[in-house]
Amino acid sequence: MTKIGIRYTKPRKLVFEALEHLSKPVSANEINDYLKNKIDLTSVYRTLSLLIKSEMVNVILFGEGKKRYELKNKNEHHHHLVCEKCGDVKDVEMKESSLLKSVEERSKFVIKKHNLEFFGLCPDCQ
Amino acid sequence: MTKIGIRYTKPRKLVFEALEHLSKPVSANEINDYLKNKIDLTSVYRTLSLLIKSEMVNVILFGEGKKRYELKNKNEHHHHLVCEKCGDVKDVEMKESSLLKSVEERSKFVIKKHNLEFFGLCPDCQ
DNA sequence: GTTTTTGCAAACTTTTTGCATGCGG
DNA sequence: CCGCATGCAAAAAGTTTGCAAAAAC
Repeated sequence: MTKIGIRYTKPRKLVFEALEHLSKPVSANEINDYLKNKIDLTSVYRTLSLLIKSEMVNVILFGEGKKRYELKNKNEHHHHLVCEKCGDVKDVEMKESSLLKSVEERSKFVIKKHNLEFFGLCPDCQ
Repeated sequence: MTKIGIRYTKPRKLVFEALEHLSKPVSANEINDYLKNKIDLTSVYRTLSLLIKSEMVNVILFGEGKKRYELKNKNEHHHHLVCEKCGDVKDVEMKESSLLKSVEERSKFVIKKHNLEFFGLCPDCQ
């Protein structure tokens, strides 16, 4: 008889703390920079995929050729507005139910998820 | 005195034809598969970045860790609805001006562009 | 003590770059 | 011809995988 479980280890704790502290969509590398390479990048990736499977983390794409990760439980469902100059990221909330319903009706698809990110210039960079 | 020009060569013609024929967002590799490796992948990438600079091609992200490319001049501005099971891609058009205006007003950002892609199940795969 | 997890090395994928050769006008 | 473009090789950048050693419980 053996017990099966997911362990709460130091690397996992650190990745979670980094996501909490940085509090915006960050890449695996940025997590490791924040943690000053105390743990291996591999462990960052493995922890992230664990957190994604547990639905605690979202993957976000800004189109730089890498993935960004963000804790789910901040604000409810939201999107991002990225300043193309200074890189600042602002959360955007909006009511999308009518938009989604309209797309579903027109396409006959069942929509499971969507990506929506905005890019522009923040007040300071304009 | 030297003439400066962009040449209409065989690789460029082939990449353009592939984009036209495939007629949906495709990866660099898919272009090369379609062209049966008649040209080097490097040339595909170089031609794509030329077409992007000339604003003839858009980059689209489905979140697989690679970029997809699509000719611009099909329908006007549109987004995509991707079937997670069979991979079919459907174009989605919608009026977004009021949504963009609302985000601009609330955030004080100037919005330059945005990404919007939907994922779900097509009628056949439900 | 046994299973799960880690770190390290290596592989893999997508994309970019350097350079000698080749083609277009 | 002469410069721009191509192919090939190699390098980057991000991510994944295999495996022996270490940590968790």
